[in-house]
Amino acid sequence: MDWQERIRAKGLRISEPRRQIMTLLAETTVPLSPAAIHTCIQKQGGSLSLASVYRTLRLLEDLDLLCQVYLADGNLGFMVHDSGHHHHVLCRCCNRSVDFPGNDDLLALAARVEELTGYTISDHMLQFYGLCPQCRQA
Amino acid sequence: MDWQERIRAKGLRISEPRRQIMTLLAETTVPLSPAAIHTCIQKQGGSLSLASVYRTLRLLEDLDLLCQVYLADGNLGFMVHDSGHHHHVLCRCCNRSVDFPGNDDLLALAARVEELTGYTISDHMLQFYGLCPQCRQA
DNA sequence: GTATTATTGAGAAACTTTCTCAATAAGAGG
DNA sequence: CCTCTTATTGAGAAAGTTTCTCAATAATAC
Repeated sequence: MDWQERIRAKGLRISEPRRQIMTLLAETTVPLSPAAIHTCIQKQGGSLSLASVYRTLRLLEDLDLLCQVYLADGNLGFMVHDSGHHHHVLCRCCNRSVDFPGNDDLLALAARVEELTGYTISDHMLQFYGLCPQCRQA
Repeated sequence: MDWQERIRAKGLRISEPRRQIMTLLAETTVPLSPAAIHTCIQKQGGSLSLASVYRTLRLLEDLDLLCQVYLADGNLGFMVHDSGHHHHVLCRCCNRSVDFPGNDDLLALAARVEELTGYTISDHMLQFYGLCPQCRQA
């Protein structure tokens, strides 16, 4: 089920802003902030209001079509959400981001933390930071 | 070396705002946002400007006396930084937060991700979310 | 004490995010 | 293909957050 079907399935409509944002995010490897998305699309000749960017991002994230990552500088960026549980590695230099499938690596740790703290753990957030192949050479 | 020494070691001064904020954060188990810190101290009868809160938080974090955590709602909160590498578990209900010592659990995963992505991993961010013992009962 | 100067407060300014509402356009049905 | 319904948008106001400026204050050294 692609993103358009997912939107229609909710009784919502495929509009130009939604198309523009999904297209932009689908072809970039760098997570983009709302402001960056706005200026980026305007540079390409497109036109959409900043309010629409925020509205659309929230919608697409609710539909699980996008996910947020914390950039190296602490800001938030949006990316298309790949299927299945996964995490991201981000380049501290260029922000380029790649995801990798989530697996059971954290299960043992989570169990230990539950025992240690008394909390009941339901989920987690994990991101790796480093240098991408391109930036390592420079 | 306590926080006052750490500040003096940099040639900086122990001021009232710095004392108030460190005291407040030392006695709370819930990570607080800048605005929350501001109103909280004013309620206690103290007085400090919001600008000072931001300035002081940045300073204390640079000195590694505070650390930031991402609350369940996506906002940022500040806590006193315990010594050594560690992570946090946050309660999705009351935000109460506890830390646990970092260990080598992620080393194997990081190595796998390096191989998979070609990135060179330097560090990571990890937080667990769930319910604290108090909230689980309610 | 006194001098030096780091630090603060208050308000302006920049920036980010949300809200409102009339105008527009997507999709359903004929 | 046209019309109707209503979800969606744009533009600007509004709310909220973070930074900046600079004169006044206060912490430390001597």
